[in-house]
This record gives sequence, C-alpha cells and structure tokens, in this order.
Amino acid sequence: MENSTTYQKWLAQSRKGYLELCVLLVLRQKKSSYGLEVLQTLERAGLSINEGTLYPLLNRMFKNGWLTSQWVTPSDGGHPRRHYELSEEGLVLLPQMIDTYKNNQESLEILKELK
Amino acid sequence: MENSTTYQKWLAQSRKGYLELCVLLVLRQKKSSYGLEVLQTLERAGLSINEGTLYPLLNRMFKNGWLTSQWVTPSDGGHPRRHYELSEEGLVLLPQMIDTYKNNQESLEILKELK
DNA sequence: GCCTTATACTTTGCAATACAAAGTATTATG
DNA sequence: CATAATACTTTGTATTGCAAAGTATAAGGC
Repeated sequence: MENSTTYQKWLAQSRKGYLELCVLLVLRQKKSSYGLEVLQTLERAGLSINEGTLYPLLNRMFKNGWLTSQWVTPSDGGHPRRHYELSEEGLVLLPQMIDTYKNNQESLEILKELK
Repeated sequence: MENSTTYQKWLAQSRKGYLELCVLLVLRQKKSSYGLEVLQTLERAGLSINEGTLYPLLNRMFKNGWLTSQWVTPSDGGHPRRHYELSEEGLVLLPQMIDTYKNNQESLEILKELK
C-alpha cells in the first residue's frame, strides 16, 4: 500500500467497522450464507470487498460470538462451504450498530450545516 | 482497552476515517480553529472525542497536506494555540469524502432492504 | 486416469489509527 | 509563589483492511 495516496489510505480506514455492519445485514437477510455468496451480495449492493478482507472478517465475527458457523457440503455435490448465520448476540448488536451509524450521520449533517 | 466488549472495540474502529471528515467539516465552517475549539464544536454536534485522539489526528492531517497550520498567540493574552485551516488539497478531498459516505449510506440502505 | 480450471477458504506481513494515560508548557488567579 | 486552567505532545496497545501467495476440493476435457 506504499504507493497509495493519503486519500486511498483514508478510504481503507473508513471501511473499518462499516464492513462488519454490512455483513451482518446480509446474514440477517440470507439467514445462512458463505464467503463467496456474501461477497457477491455486497458487490451487487455496490460494495466491492477483497477476499483477503472478507474471510478473516467472517472469522473474527465468529470468534467474537456474533455469528455461528458450520461446514456445509452442497447436496448436489460441489465444493464444501463454510456457512455463517447470525447468533443471538449478532441479532442484538445489529440494531445497535445501525443506530450508531444513524447518529454518526446526524452529527455529519449538523457539521455540514454548521453556522 | 482489554476490558472492552467486542462491541466497544467495534465502536472505536468505526470512527476511523469518520473523524477526519468531521474535522474537515468543522474547519470548512470556522475557516481557522485550534484543537480545543474543534473538540468543543464536535462535542456540540453530538460527537465526543478524546484529546489523545484529536491532537495526533490534526497532526496527521497536517502532515498529509490536508491542513495548513500556524501558532497563534491571542492578542488579549492567553495560552498560545496551534491553529489549523483547510489547505487546497483539503478543500478538494472534503467533497470526495462526503461522497464516499453518501455511497456507503446508500449501500447500507440497499442491504437493509435486501429481498 | 490425469491435467486444467473453477470454487472456496486460509495465511502472512504490513500500515494506519482510536484510545488511555501520562507528560510538558504556558498563562491566569489568589 | 503556588495552584489551577488551558493547550498541546508522547507513548504504548490493540485492531483491521488489504495485497499476495498458498491450500484444498470438485468438475470438465481429453
């Protein structure tokens, strides 16, 4: 990342926390999903995310207890997938995170219109 | 921070990048301001920020070339203050950052209403 | 059967930053 | 002159996005 502008570095930083929220939202909808499917869903929502970012992120969220996880082999064959679902804790956290983002957004609006 | 919940850790992470944007907004309005005044302005906008976060942040933004800086001694006496203003580059970056946040917000909305 | 490709996940190393806590320096007040 | 208030600095820790390389399984062509 040595050749990045300071703005590009800022872009990476500004995604911290945000990506977790997005993943929780995907899993709330899908009930159960796996890495590449989450990735494609985010892509369709206009959010491009690196594999090397997403997989460790899912793993951390699992370790945090926000997700449950299990290996699933598709019944019609195919590559085994590690599926994730929201845990009880994840279900509790999600609205709190949404609220945090709403508050941040409100502070931003205040600051934009500062007199 | 060892006693923090994973949620509290997430809160800290989710402020990365966001704080820079807020500071730029304050300086766009104030034209020129210094640490403690920025801090109080953010406070009034509903954003509590630690001294040990803000000062290094202002310094980094200055080093990035987003801000200009000079020491000012109030004409009526008082403690010398390090004043900051938006640089040309800061003025260019600010709308880009605002746009990034708008896009993020839109992706969030899409993910919230995902069918 | 074997080789290539696609799918899916893992690992490693690096750089950036929010925070807490402690420290420094200057000015004002009693 | 001592204390408090203002204002900024420094240090150490933990976390995380990303790039790049690696591992493993399944499917398809010959």
